Amino acid sequence: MAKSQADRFSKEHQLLADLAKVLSHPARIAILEVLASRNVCVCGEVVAELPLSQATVSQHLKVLLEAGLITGEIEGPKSCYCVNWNRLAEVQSMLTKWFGDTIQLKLNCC
Amino acid sequence: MAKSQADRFSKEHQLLADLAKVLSHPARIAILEVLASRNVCVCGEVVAELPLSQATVSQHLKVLLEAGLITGEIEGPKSCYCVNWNRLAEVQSMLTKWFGDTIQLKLNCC
DNA sequence: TCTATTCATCGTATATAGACGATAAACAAT
DNA sequence: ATTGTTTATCGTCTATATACGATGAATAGA
Repeated sequence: MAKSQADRFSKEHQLLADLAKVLSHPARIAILEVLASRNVCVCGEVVAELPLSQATVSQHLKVLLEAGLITGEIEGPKSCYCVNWNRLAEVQSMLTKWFGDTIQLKLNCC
Repeated sequence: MAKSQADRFSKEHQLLADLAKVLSHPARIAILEVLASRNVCVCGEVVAELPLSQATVSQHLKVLLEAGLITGEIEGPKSCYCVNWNRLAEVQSMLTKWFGDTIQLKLNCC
């Protein structure tokens, strides 16, 4: 998408699409589940669970970080990542609201 | 992604990611809303509402079709598209379930 | 200080997505 | 039949996403 196309759509539509995009890769779904199921959140453990290289996992972690879905504390050699539960609930709420609002528009169409 | 990477992840993770990917573009969010808010569903009206060419809108419609989120009846020159309400509810349910299951794993992490 | 470990980032290569003009296909209406 | 309208698809170009080896940065421990 070119720069001039960045504001073709409403902020709300763009926001929703961006959220969906974060979840649009199985690796990121898997990473969220791994982090959610452990109280230890060291990066290396995530890498060990995934069929991807360390560099690739790190990239996916960055995407999740930038979306606020996880928090990360880079403590020297070891990085500790953790699910941002509040944000995750917020995203769930936004998606649920959109579905609810849209389905509510239901008319006898077609 | 190469072909050999198609089955790197579980079917469930892939399924969720695929669903999210369908919603990961503002045009498709907008199209769903347009279709949901009208009981007339002619393709041309969708094109008129979006800042995209007819060809591009048609591509997005195809993605939504393949995901089952809309139904389309190509009736000669005019195509009638319509939100597949059951499928939309199903997708909402799947996403909600994943969030619920994941959040339920919440531990005192980090 | 030196080494080993861990992880982010860079560089790069490939794949997919997105956009659109042009064209084809399918009719409706004359 | 011919014309006009509507929409799907093709071809192509560009942008973004994904993947990974290599490197650099940061630190713990010898």
